Amino acid sequence: MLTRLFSDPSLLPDVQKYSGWAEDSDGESSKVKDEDQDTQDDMEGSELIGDSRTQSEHGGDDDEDDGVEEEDDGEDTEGDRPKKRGPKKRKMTQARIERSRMRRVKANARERTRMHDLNSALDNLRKVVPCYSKTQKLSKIETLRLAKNYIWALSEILRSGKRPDLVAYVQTLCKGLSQPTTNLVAGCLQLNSRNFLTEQQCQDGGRYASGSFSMHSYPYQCARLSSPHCQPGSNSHPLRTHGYCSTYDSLYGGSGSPEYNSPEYEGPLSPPLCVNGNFSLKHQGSASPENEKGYHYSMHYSGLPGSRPTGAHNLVFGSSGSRSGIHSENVLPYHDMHLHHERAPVYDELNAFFHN
DNA sequence: TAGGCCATCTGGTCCT
DNA sequence: AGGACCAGATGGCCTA
Repeated sequence: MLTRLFSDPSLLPDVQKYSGWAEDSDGESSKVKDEDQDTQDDMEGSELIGDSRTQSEHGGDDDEDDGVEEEDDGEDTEGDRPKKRGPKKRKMTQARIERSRMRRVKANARERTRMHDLNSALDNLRKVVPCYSKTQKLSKIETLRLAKNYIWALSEILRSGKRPDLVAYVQTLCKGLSQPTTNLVAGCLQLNSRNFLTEQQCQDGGRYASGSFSMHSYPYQCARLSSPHCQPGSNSHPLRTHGYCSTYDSLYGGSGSPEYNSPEYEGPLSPPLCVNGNFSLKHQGSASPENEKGYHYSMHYSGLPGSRPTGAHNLVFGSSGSRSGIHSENVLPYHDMHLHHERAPVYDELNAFFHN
């Protein structure tokens, strides 16, 4: 439809009429100026980017413009409006109109590319924030907010050197987020945290679920906590069935994940630090090169003093910060998870820690 | 159907 | 002059 506008310059005045709002009473706004000059004759001369104030209009090197005088469009005689000041417009010849249109086409293409790049970067950002869902993408603004909160939370962890409480961590992450996004994030984190729950905790999971995230309604908790994936012996991954994944899908992606295998995918960017246990959920057999890279990427955070190259969890954060019976042990940014063959011991240790 | 989100077009401004 | 960046406008799509 806008292409229709573009292809039909006669429709552009309507667009400019709407865009040329005049809130400024002083008339200094460029858009107000546009409106002041919006006579039909002006439109013939300034359609597309043919406005007289554009630099291209002042070049004076246009062959077709040579000898073409400006025109006042009869505006001087229009009512009691003051004479138009400033540079006068040049008559738009067919060649100039065509050139303007071509410039506009190129500019539009560049703008599209620019926005696509921006969206690409945003997609990458989505993959590294603690909640990543292929089925329910975070909006742009929510992605930025969550990323900001995430950075802030990590900074606090680094600054304090203490292991944060899970609830506080979630609260920090969800600060300023909309309710649906809050639910989504809480759901992601809770789902992953749940992987550390014992069977008993799972069965009476309402205590954990409602207690941990009581500040927000969480519509998934009951269904998920009672889902078959939570049953003893269940080997299926709960995240897949719900479409949520904080980092699991982006890291390990499911073998057939088209997104993960997409050529656009620039590598495992999911955060090695997150409040979930998805590192431990990695199955041993899927050590694809991408996954390997993912583990290596996770090492980025594992080099702090005290971290060991073994699967043993370091105790940088001590053991405080447990609320509602659940430790935020999975908030362990400095866990050494970089060797996938060590993941099973890591999982065991984490589990053991949670069962304390 | 209203509102949120998004892609696109567009013109203005600044910079090289 | 041309490109990058920005913000406003617009219409489409989706969901509650």
